[in-house]
Amino acid sequence: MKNITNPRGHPIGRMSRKTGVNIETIRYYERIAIMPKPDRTEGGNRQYNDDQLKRLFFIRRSRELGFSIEEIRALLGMVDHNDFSCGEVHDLTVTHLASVKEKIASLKKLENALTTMVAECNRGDVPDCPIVDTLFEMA
Amino acid sequence: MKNITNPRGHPIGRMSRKTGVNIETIRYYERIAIMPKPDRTEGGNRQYNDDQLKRLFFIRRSRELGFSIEEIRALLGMVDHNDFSCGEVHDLTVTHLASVKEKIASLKKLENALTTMVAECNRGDVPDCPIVDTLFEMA
DNA sequence: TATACGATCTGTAGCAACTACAGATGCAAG
DNA sequence: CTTGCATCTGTAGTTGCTACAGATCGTATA
Repeated sequence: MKNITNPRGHPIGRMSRKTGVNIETIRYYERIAIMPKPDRTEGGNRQYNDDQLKRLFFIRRSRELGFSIEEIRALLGMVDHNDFSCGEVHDLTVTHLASVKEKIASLKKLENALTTMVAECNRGDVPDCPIVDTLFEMA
Repeated sequence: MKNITNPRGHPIGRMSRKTGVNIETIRYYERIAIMPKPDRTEGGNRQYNDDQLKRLFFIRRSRELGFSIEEIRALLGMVDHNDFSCGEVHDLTVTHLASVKEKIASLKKLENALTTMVAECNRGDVPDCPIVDTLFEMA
């Protein structure tokens, strides 16, 4: 018969497997305080509860959506204090969306420039290349 | 009458102004050896020549086009040894273009997800938000 | 109960590509 | 000669992790 000290505790490895977040990254999140310090076993191993598991999922989803750690810290702050309004969350998300759109726009410019360069290049085996010429152009 | 020791030398500040590359960054480029060690005045200040100015423009243009430092190192290596073929440059650029396209594609997915989330949000002043709910969803 | 072995621990250093100091000099004009 | 900006070196910070090293924990099995 096992002595089940903490039947609901998740060791860090299980947290990692369930959320897809790297173990080292989970500890990093604790260090920068977006994850709380979890309980420990007598031996000192971390034991997470279900709320903390949900929180880690939240962080992962947010990172996938490109939110920065500081943005996530703000979102979690609202959720933690339980006094967040949907409006605040909306605004943060809209701001983030705008920066994503900006990134897309500037990458599209890059894409165009690169496509043009590639199109002008005849792939010759000579040391004379329109791509290099373009790069040397002083703007 | 001035004793013009090196009439063609550009001090680092002028290099910075002409190319738009930050002074600290120019020194950084020297440290990582994509810019050569320039001549020095007797007092020890850097004195760049026109080739080095062109090289710095090249680097800046390449960075603007999203090439990584290592990609630029490769491009410059080809140019330096003067034995590069247009085909090599072409291939490097095409590879880079592909990665830009990938970034655009994944940012567009983000954009869609965020747009959906924002659209579902009624901006209410209540602590109940579809955006937060979405972020808490376990995938 | 002993032991083996994977899981976890802490702490530190590394990655890209810069940026930002501090504190000491260089250099040119008045 | 002094004022004052420009440069110098060297180091540490940024973001968001990742990768060790070397030690300990925890548990399944003999």
